[in-house]
Parts: sequence; structure tokens; C-alpha cells
Amino acid sequence: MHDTFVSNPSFFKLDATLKKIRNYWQKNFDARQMDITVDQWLLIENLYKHKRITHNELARLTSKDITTVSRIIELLVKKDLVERQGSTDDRRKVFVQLTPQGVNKYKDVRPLVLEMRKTGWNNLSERDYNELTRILDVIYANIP
Amino acid sequence: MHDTFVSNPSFFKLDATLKKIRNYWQKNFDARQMDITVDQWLLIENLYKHKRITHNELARLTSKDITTVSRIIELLVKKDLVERQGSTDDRRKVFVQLTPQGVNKYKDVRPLVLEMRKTGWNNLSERDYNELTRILDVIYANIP
DNA sequence: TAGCAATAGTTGTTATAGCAACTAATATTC
DNA sequence: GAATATTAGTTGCTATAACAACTATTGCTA
Repeated sequence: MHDTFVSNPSFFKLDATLKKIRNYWQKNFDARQMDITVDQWLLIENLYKHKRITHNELARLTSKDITTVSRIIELLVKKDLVERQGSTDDRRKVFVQLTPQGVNKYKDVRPLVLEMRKTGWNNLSERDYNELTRILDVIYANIP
Repeated sequence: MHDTFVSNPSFFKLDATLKKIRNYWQKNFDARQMDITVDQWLLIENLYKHKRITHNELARLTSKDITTVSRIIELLVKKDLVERQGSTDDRRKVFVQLTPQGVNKYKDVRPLVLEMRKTGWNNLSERDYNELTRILDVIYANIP
């Protein structure tokens, strides 16, 4: 393995790309008055898909710290997009689900997200997508 | 382009991979009492390479907001790793450079960083590295 | 079954990220 | 050359990230 390869700047490149995507998403959310952040969207997306899950599961699904999830959920509850329900069989658990307004928010934002994903993948093939996925998966698995 | 491709979760995967790398780096920094954060390291690395630059240039080089750079530099100054010098020809500018302790910090941390980069690229080839770089560059360029 | 360990979640603290508003200095333009 | 625009940097604010410490509950085990 070459030294230039070992001392590669991929961390920087990953970080820069992610920041660019995140800023682009946020600017579009703001421009269309969606009144949510990118990470709030990620939680909404998962709640739409999984209907009714705990903070813990949501944290695992989104690769977020449970404290971060707890605080984002708090903001979403304040916006009436999400509601919490204590579990009856295990009273430590708190279930979370979208309110009707939360479901509407999902449906409002979703087309914009698809559009932006398309923009990001412009000039790239499905093979490129598979390559990126494969490489990131290997890196992820390499790290203890 | 397939719908599954358009609705791909690459943002999530990028985010998850970057978090894993960042946490791994931070844990190793902490374990060896390096007393810096990952982003502080990124600034130190750039300051070592460029010797004496302004906040603005540092922000551009690291893809960070200038306010973020300003605050990280503040922390590094408190640790005596970095010193600021007002420019004489343009008194708006502030030049930043490593102190001797800052240079020592770079030399202390550098081998660990190379080791961790190697770990991340385990089971991957130089071709994979070039593919990742290419794909991320295209995504970056796609986004307005 | 009493004591201890593990789990779910919250709160406090520090760091990074980005926007807006601000100061100070320099550049532009009429 | 004076008014205006632009640029470099700081400060205030809100959001996300991660760790530590904490409460409440549940599970395990001697």
C-alpha cells in the first residue's frame, strides 16, 4: 500500500461531501418553508416507515446517539409532528410515532428529497452507487 | 434510473461511516491522552502544512465555516498549540500558525493517524480509493 | 427474594455547524 | 474624495454529537 494511499484525505472528502449535501438539503427545506432540519427529516422518514418505535430503536436505525434522538424528538413534539406514548408492559420504554400533521409533513417533504437525491446522483450510474455502498461498508466494518 | 436508486440511503451511509471514523479517532486520541478533538487535529494538520495562513484560508481548506474555525482556533490558542498574529498590510486579517508545542503535537499525533487510516482501508485496494474519490467528487460537483 | 446488574431514557456539559447581526478595515464607484 | 459595497473576523443563537451522571425500571443471580 503506497504511502500516499495510507495518508489519504478521505476523511476530509467524506466530511466535505456530507456537509455540501446537508447544506443543500437545508437550504431547499428553508426555501420551501418546510420548517424542519435535515436530521429532523431523517427521524420523520424512519417514523413513517416503522410507525411506532422506541427512542432506542430510532437511535440504532439512524446511527444517532440516544441523547440526540431524545432531543430531536422533543423538538418534533413541540412542532406537533410526533407524539410519545409510554409503554405499558415495560415502563422504561417510550414509544414514538408521527401525528397526522407529522404524516402530512412526510408527504410534503418527500418529493423534494427524491428530487435532491436525483440531483446528487447526476452523471453517476447504478454501478457507481453499488461501488460507493460496497466501499463504505468495508470501511465501516474495518473500524473496531 | 431506478426508483430504488433514486431513493437510496447514501446520505445515511455517508453519515454513519463518518461518525464511526470520527468516534474511532476520538477514542484513540483520548486513550493516548492526546488532548485534542478530531476537528482540532484537522486544523493542526493544515497549519503544519501551510505554516502561516488566515482564518479564511483555513476555513476554505477544511470545508469549515469561518465562525467554526474562529472558535476552534480559540481553543487551540488556549492550549498553547497555536498563536495569532494580526496582519500589518491588511489589518482585517489575522494570521495563524503552530507554536513549537503545536508542532510537537503534530508529530505526536501523526503516527497514530496514519495507523488509523491504514485500519480504515484494510481489505481495500488503491483502485477502491480512486473509485471512492471519483464518486464523491462527482456528487460534490453535482450539488449547486 | 434481596441485592446487583443491565437497560431506557433524561439532563448537564463541551464541541462542532451554520446563520444572522455586528465591527472594523479595505475596495469600488460615482 | 465621499458614499457605498465588500471582506475578515467575532459574537449570539439554535441544532446536532458524544460522554458522564443520574433516575426509574426490569432482569439476573446468589
